[in-house]
Amino acid sequence: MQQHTETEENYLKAIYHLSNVTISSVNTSSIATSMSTTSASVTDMLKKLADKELINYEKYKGVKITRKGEKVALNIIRKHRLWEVFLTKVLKFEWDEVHTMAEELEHVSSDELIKRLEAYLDFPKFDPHGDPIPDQTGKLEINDQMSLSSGDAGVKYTITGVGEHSSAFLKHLAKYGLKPGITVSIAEIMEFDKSMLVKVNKEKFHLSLEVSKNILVKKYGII
Amino acid sequence: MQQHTETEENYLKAIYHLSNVTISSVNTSSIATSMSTTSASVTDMLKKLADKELINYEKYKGVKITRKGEKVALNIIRKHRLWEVFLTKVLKFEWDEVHTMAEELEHVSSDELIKRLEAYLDFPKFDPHGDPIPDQTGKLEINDQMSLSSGDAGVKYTITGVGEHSSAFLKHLAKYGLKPGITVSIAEIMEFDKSMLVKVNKEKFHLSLEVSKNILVKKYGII
DNA sequence: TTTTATTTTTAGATTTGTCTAAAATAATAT
DNA sequence: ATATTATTTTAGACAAATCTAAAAATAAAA
Repeated sequence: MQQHTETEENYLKAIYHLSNVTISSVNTSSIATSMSTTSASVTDMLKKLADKELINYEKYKGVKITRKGEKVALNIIRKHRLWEVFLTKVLKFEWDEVHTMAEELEHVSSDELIKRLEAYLDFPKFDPHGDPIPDQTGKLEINDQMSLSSGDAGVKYTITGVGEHSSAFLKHLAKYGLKPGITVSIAEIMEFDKSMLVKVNKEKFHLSLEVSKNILVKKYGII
Repeated sequence: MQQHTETEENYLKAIYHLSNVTISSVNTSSIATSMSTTSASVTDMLKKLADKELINYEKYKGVKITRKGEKVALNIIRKHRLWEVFLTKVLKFEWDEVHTMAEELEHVSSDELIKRLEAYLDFPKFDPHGDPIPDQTGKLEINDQMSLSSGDAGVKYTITGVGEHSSAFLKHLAKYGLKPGITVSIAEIMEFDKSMLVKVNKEKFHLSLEVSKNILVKKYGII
């Protein structure tokens, strides 16, 4: 069933993620950056993935993921996110600690294992970072969230996710106790730099635009 | 901490297991057989493991695992067996289904993950096949069990483990409902071929010597 | 529309783990 | 004790994934 190497799976995952950020096709160098490797290595791999019909690849023209490739990518993402839920909910890891472990666990091949894990976790729809978990067929619920940076002063919001997944960013949020599920209200928005003062459980602190941009929320009460 | 490849880990595990069966040093061809590969490949790997001081290797003289190599092997075995407990106890897999999945899971590197898993499972001392689970330092409880084949007619025994782990053998036992925890009494031992008639919950059936040899038991009541 | 700069691809090496076939060593049998 | 057989190691090759450096193609600027 899963006739792909771990490396191929990782490339597909990266291409899938980049496809959701890029308008047209994904270019070689952006894949190289996101995989921390060289463009030459990426080109080699693109040929291999194209041979397997997981991507459409035209020399010098970049890459588009195929339906088939997308299904493979979504299955890896499904595993990754379910393992993240397991690690936080069952083994009580913090949400900013689980990514690396899930990167290894996502390549464990058994689909039956992941089906049972999903049932054991009671069919969660989102991972600890608020990202949706694809079902077996690759379908995923879209969480219609907005960026905290586009919120209004005086309004209460519930954090539903993050727009950036780097360990540095997550640990920064963790320091303030900010994570999905937490309620924040915007106390004041500074005109000159769009930074904001927010209130969380009586505590107030300052968030730069860079940070508030990457905090995803819904209006409080609307779930 | 774990600077070894998955392949190196698998070789070490195989060598460790063979060391427990062999009197003196482990020879190349037995490793090749147990790894389903060629002697040439084994020789190549032995050099690499010797360079890392995980084994003592003398050309043409076979191999002895070092203290350091044993620690690595025991850590893999620890992970393997804890994951097997997780798969059976938590995800409700049958004891004869979990080996292959555990072979993948055992290479997930995080020691913290396995520590938490162990605690979550309430520090099990044996895996679903009755094999002891090493602790963090590599120590393991020895289960002083005997082979059912050396049992006496008219006596009741509790199954504690198996002496052979092939899927074929485990599925054969599963068919009769035989697995660790089950109580069997020996109804009769046939003189001519040492086969035996056993009783399990009112049902009687016949076990060949080949099978009874590989069923490990304790006298009923003695745990 | 040339020239320049950037991006992408090729060419050729390297590393890991594997293989087959041949050579070297050890074990066994006469 | 020597010949035969079996085991183990070497030699040389290959596939996967990577790299650096150079060539080719595309995009941007003059």
